[in-house]
Amino acid sequence: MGTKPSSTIAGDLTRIGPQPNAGESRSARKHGAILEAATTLFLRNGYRGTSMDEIAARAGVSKQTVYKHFADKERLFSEIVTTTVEDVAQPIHREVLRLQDTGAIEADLRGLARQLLGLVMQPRILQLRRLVIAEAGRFPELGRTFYEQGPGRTMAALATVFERLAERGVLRPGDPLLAAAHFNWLVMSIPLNRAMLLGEDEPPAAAELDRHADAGVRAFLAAYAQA
Amino acid sequence: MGTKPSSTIAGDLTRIGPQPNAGESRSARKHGAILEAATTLFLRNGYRGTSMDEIAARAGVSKQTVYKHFADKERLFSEIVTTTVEDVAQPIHREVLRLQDTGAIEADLRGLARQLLGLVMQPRILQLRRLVIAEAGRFPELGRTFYEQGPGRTMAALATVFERLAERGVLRPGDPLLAAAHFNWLVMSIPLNRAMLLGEDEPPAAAELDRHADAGVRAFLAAYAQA
Amino acid sequence: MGTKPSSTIAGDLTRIGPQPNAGESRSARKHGAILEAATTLFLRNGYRGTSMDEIAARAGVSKQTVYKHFADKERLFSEIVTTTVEDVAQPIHREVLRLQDTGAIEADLRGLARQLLGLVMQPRILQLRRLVIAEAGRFPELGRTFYEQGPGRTMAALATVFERLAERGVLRPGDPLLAAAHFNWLVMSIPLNRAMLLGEDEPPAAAELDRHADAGVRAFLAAYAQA
Amino acid sequence: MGTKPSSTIAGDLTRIGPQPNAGESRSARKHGAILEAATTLFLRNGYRGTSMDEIAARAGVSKQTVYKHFADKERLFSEIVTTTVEDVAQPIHREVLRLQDTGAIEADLRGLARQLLGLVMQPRILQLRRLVIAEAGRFPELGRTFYEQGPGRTMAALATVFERLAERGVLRPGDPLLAAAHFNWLVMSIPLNRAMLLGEDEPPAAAELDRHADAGVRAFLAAYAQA
DNA sequence: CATGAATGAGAATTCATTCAT
DNA sequence: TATGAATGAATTCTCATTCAT
Repeated sequence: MGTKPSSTIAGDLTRIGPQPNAGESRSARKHGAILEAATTLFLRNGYRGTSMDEIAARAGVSKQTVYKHFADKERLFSEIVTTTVEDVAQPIHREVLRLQDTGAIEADLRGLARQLLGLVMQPRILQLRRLVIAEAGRFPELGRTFYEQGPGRTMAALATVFERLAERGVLRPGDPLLAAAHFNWLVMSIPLNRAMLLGEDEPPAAAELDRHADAGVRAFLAAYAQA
Repeated sequence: MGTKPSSTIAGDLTRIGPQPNAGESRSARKHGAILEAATTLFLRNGYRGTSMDEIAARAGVSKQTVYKHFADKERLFSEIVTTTVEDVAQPIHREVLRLQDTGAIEADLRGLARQLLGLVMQPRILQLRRLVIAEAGRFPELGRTFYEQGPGRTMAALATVFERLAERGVLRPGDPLLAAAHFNWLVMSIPLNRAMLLGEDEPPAAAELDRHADAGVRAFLAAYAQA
Repeated sequence: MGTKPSSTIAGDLTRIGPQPNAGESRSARKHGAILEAATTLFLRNGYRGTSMDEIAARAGVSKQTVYKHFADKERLFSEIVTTTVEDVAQPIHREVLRLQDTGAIEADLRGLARQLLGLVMQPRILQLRRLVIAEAGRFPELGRTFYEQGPGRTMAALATVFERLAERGVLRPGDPLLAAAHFNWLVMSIPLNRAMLLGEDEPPAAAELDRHADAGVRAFLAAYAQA
Repeated sequence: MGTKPSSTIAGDLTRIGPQPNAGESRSARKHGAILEAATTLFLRNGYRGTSMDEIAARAGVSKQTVYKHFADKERLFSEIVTTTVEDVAQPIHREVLRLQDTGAIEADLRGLARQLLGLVMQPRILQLRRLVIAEAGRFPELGRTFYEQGPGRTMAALATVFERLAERGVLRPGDPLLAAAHFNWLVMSIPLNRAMLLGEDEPPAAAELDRHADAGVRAFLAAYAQA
């Protein structure tokens, strides 16, 4: 946070090595390299399956440098998961917010469902979810963060939309948060649970995902649309 | 705590565990003790978080004895997860098979849903699911086993039931396996995903679970019941 | 030696298990089984590469039984090597003693050389030689035994023969022990050193061995035969 | 004994080993120390008789450092044996190449034989040969390397020389490689086999070795010299 | 600042040997 | 007498973290 010492101008000018981003100091670049290496490794091999040695090697820095930037492994892990959760949750949430009420409710929801499912089933997010579940015991706050930034936020935003739709008589009245949760899981549960349990990081083909999304939307509307 | 408390006669009579002179041989008793210790530890601390030393200590046997009963840690882990999956999947499947068509479809499904959710949200099953998800990369066959014995089997059995109900005009016609999946996840997803991500092994109160079950059933019937 | 307690007659009569050799007691049979198992394993995997567990398992007895018969691993090893050395040295020595002076010195020596080389290059003897060399540091007396019972005895016996031949004018006069050593190593060194260093326990084809034997004899006679 | 005796200036001046401030980097010095320690221990106690702990202790480095320089024990062993084989084979081969045809064939060969035997019977080479034979099963390529760099190369070089001598009529015509092998083993076999089997790393006195060499040369010339 | 080395512990696994039944 | 279990140490290798240069 405040620990990245901005390099002096002179320092920058005299450097010979690569200077990809003029604005980025040496230190910031290393910081980024460490984050990137650690993210890849943690996602792939889990917390205990990743060693600080590997991280340093993959980042191309010494172990000492890693420890300069991150107090210890737990902190590094926390920061990485938090950052990644925010990174990947962002586009998903944006998608929900883009939901337009064009009057064609089924088409609207189907478009949203397909987008959401496609995003949630990205390899990186699948790995992240698995990682968070695996370490939920050791790092409870990461699970909370994931939940709040992920499904929690999605469902809250959906609830707002559904509330409006209910007011307009498109959806039946009722608890909008419940409707949002049912929508969310009708769309996602089938492929998501398969992926989690079967250990497949490569998601199914888009066509198959679309079928799951469409079927979920159909069931949702049959249950929740105003007759 | 105390090492090998010599059991008094009274002690023997009140003991629930395996009896020294019952049909079980010494060896079988040790085998059981190891399994029990390992199960507890693996479920609590995960694969990498559990050491063979701990297992031996908790089982009250020497490390050698552990290795004489189980070739290596991987094999021990596999056996334990497989066994536990079968143990816990059994009652759940039995519950699905007990589903009676009394004519009161909503009451019937609600009863089933409450039972299923109550079972699935047991601490041991939550831990097991987390464990399997965490190790799905290293032990893919365990994930497959869990899936097939758990949600897979439940949904297949439900599908059979739903097919009959559709034939009788109680449910609308359509893909019965899809209906079964939607039923399953409508009932379970909300509390299950919270538990997985928030790391809570203690499930919510029964009343809350029942509400989730009921809400899931309601949505399911709204979507799938014959008008 | 004297430790094999001969089982009582009654004991033998009441036994149910297999009784291959009427004359052999249970104990003697187990003793033999242990020796056989240990011999195979030590020859194949060396002293440190063989565990008492393996030996017991392969002999089909408990470890305790192994320790009943042999005080410890070192003693077991010693006994086995000593026994095996005697076993395999016996036929070789017999062959040397059979050497007949038929008047056709070259044919006689060639026959002997082929026999000797064929025997010395047996897999079991190659393994034994390797084993003795490997453990010569830890078990010096085994090396001495091997040397004395093997090459030492062969050369001594040959020396006696050569002395007679020298007296008859067939061979040139000179140190008969030196001649014997030169004969021995001219015949054996080439394939033996290859086998030792290249780790091949399967000896070359008989034809190739015969060529080595013949070439050795030819050189020997060129050097040592009376003109 | 005392851990890290801080070297006084005087101490530094009298040291023979690698100097801190010489051209060698710290790392290279440690590398060398590890190699040296491991070589000594492997030669003395064999592969299985040497532990990585011992090596680290004797090298005065941490076990980690050993593992950073050499991936695992097998690799360390391999490298050491290969290096040592090359080191000790070098002077032997040079000796063969130095063989001059001064016209006095017996004196020439006798000089060579004495040199070769003296070199081959050095303690380090005896240990190395024993080690390679002992581990030929586990590390077949080391046996091959030893053979090719050692006896193989010596005999090949000798064969070339003998071929020339045969062309000049000094030796009888015939297979020069066979003659080379016979020369080699006539000179070496007697003391070498004794040393291997009797476990003596200290070679016999030079005078005795010379007698063996001379006797071998005499027999060789009697067999192979042109009449 | 950053690199190599050190530390000190802990992991899985194996072994020779000895009790206890 | 013989079996399964226990013991206690050793082995290879890895890890997170910290010095020293």
